[in-house]
Amino acid sequence: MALKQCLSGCFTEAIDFRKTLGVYNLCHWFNGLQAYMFLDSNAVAVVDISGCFKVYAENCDVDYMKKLRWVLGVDENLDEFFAIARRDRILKGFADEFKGWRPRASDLWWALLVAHCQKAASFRQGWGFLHRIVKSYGKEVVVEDKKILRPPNPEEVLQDPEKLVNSGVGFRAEGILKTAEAIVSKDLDFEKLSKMLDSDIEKQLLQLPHVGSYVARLAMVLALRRYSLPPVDKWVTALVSKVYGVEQRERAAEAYLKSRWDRWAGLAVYAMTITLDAQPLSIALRRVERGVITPRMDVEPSPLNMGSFCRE
DNA sequence: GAACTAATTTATCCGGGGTG
DNA sequence: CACCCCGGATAAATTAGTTC
Repeated sequence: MALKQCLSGCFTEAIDFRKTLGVYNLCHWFNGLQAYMFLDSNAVAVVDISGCFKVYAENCDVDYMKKLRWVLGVDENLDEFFAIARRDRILKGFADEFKGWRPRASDLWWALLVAHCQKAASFRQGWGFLHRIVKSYGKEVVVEDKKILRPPNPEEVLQDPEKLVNSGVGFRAEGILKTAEAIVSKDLDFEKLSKMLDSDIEKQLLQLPHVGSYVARLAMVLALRRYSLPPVDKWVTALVSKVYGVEQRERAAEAYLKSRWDRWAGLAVYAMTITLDAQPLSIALRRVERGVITPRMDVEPSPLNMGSFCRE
């Protein structure tokens, strides 16, 4: 189906759109110059690295400007986060290079899908799942005469769970399907969650089968811009333990992150994965030792460079 | 061509969130 | 604490290269 143009314009805020659009974005949706962002199943924003945008949708009654600002984090003030980052052993380089970066918010469903795929998996493995899911469902919209793949919505996944399993997600399939059901039934609702406290959001998400604190908190970072509860996996535990000399236990790492980063702990974890190219632990540790703490363009795939999934 | 090391390919094992 | 699954890390094997 073809969409009609609803909005266009350019942002004038001091935002690094190249980084904002490029981080953790699959090759279908970012080509180095412009990004396609799904504001909902039938609305796409095309944003380029200079900050100019057009929004295409089926009907233009929705306030897509508000959605676009939310997705791009235009109104989020990260001064406090960057101030702490500048003094941090792992993130000081990130603080310099990523001035003006904002995390893109994804919708709740995609965020949970990402989190499910990332659990008990390496970065490469997890994003491989996601890439195959998007390709295998093959849903597309037409924007500016181009066909753009879009991620399947939960209804589509429930209609055809076979494709999910065939994407190689293995035992994660069950959790993903339960999550899809919860979203379709509105048991889980973005608007409701966004009015709640961080700790209550986590509790709510933990009700879902196969969602533990890691998945819940990662989804909160990705979809809700809630950062006070950091998602702590083995990678983060070991990294925090080695770099800051904290006891190598999940609880200790979490307590340390909270005390150091306060309400930005979740964003700090997210930034660590970016700046160390989400590399396996041993390599990440070596890089911190050697002070190689900004993204390297020769690492592929990496959060900043996910093109290789399209060439698989 | 034997003796050895270096480089590259192949085989094996294990780690990791969440559940119950 | 076993289980799910696959890529990572490491061990093992093969090939390539060097010297006498």
